Amino acid sequence: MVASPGSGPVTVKDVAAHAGVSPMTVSRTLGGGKNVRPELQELVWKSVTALGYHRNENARSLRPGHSSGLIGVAITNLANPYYGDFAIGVEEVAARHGRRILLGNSSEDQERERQLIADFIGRQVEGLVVVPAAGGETGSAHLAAGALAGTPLVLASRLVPGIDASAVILDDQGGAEAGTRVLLDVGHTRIAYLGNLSSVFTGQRRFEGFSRAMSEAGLEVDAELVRREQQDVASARDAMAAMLRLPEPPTAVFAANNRNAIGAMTAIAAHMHTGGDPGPSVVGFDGFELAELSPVPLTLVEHDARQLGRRAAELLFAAPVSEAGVVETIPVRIREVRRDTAIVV
Amino acid sequence: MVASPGSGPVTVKDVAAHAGVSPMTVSRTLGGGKNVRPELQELVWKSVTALGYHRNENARSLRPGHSSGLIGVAITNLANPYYGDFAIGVEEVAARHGRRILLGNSSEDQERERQLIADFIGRQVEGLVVVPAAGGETGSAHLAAGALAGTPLVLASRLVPGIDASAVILDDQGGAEAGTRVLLDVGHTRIAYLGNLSSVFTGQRRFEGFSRAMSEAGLEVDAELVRREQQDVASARDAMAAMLRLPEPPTAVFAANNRNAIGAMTAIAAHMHTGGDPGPSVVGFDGFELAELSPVPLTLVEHDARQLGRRAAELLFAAPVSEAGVVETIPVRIREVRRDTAIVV
DNA sequence: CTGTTAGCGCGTTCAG
DNA sequence: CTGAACGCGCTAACAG
Repeated sequence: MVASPGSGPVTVKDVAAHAGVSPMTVSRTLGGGKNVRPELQELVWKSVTALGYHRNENARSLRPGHSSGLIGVAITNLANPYYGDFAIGVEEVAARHGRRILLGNSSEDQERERQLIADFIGRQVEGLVVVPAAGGETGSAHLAAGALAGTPLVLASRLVPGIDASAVILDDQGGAEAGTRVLLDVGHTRIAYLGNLSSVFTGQRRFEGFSRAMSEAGLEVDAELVRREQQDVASARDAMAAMLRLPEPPTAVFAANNRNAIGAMTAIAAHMHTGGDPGPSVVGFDGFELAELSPVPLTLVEHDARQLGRRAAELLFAAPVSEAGVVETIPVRIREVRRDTAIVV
Repeated sequence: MVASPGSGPVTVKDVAAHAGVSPMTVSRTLGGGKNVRPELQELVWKSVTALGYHRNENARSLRPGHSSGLIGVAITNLANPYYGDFAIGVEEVAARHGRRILLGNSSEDQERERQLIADFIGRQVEGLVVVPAAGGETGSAHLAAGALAGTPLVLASRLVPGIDASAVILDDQGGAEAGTRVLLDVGHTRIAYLGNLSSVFTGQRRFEGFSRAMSEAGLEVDAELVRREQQDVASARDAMAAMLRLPEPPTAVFAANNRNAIGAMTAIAAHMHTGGDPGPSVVGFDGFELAELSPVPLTLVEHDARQLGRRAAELLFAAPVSEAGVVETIPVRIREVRRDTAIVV
């Protein structure tokens, strides 16, 4: 037997009527059965399943003390498996704390992000994990403490100037510098840079690391070999292909994220198809599946996106000891990818 | 100026008091300002920003007529980029309809799925998109219409016996059969099968397609060459490696999903590293990034996971014309992957 | 145009 | 051990 369609959702009242008790007895039974006669509890549970009753969590969270059990997660580009993995990390920790995640995609757009966060807060999320969209400080007012109605915020991967929230970020400069040095150490001097927008926090920092390694080696960064506009694999591939056609093409590339590394790899592979030489070496920031199959010499500056998500969530659940935000940096590691050492997750 | 911390969240009442009007005037202003003097509206908006007010959507959805604006999405394995992509598709369509998605990971576990869905319904989701976890019909009672409290349900990728919901699935048999035939047509007779649990709908159907192609070619399926337990790349690689060590190894493999195809590829690549011959050919169901870099001959039975998600969501939003569920089948296409035709998304 | 009343589903508080 | 009353934040419906 099911609630007659059209009569609206089943409520405690309906269950109470069905079981011949008061709504309070139902509520108490659902809450654990403290102070309710076992026989009545059984009656109630029978009615619950008979009517297909589900407690209204929204109404529940309306009451003082009770909370929504929701965590809002805003991502900039769900199309990148990297962020999917990141979201898994957050979900994993949230589930462990009995929380559900509300997921939204900002598409690297500050206005969409603002709407997302306003909505999340409107839904009474207990916390926010945000990978902030690229853009100026002025466009980030919605992340200011005053606009969050007291909702705890953890930034991931990127910091926002003027926003004093907790955050988990990567050692972008150090990783980029170390990665670039791998190329310098084997004698490369003509090294290209493929990255994302300089308005993106990580884009800025990774370029800094790259530049620092170059200047420490006494090399100039050739503007012709720097492309910083690619947000997806296709545009990265095109940018790399264009550089390969230069009179004096690069002998190596530093790619600031996995979209650009993959684009570079495929462009080089296609270009070299006609010749026999191995082509430019690639160093990429971020790991990715099947890196072991790279047809070109590849070194990765790796970290675990899922762990980034996990740490962000853990920071959220950790009691805020101080008022000021805690910024945690996750280390990265250099891995030279060899085709015969295929280690796949 | 921000609401003094500790005084609880800002409500319409607070805004009303601050603006010197009644709560109704605030509510009306927020609702579009119909029948409110412009001057008062301005006052209200000023107070809203001054206090950092966010309308409580949960309380709002409590009122009859209003709905939650939430869609619940249950996935079996967020660790597979395939499902991340699927989730993106759902999110995309949901966002277009002004809805937010609530995401949960069942980890291929029916009990976790049951909890997820109960929670989703408790949160008053307007619809459910579910990739059902593997398992028997008996474990799927929570998907029966009677248990859903009238919440519309769309199944994706897999059907569940006994559950008469709308669904978007793939042409699993047809795709597997056509894929297998690619191998048969070039003369292979000793073809291995790598798949996921036969308790998974797609696992069952794709094996059927494979078997049909084999028997139509007058070939027996050698039980020694059938492995159907691998859910991730690592176990798939191990299974493939074991088969390569057989006295009479397979000359080709049909992999029923991308985890198994990748595992097979890497195992073959590692094994062939010592010899010079190309090794067994691979046909895989599902596409994946960097397939073009495969060191072994590869053909894919492809479709777009994101589109699967989109269609599932669209089916959810489409007015249910009939009571019975609509089952839509998405076609797949065969693509021979060539390294020189690298087409990356 | 504006304010008052009432009730959505639930659980804490207080009476029985 | 059980039930009745009240109010969480919000907004239709009904005054004024």
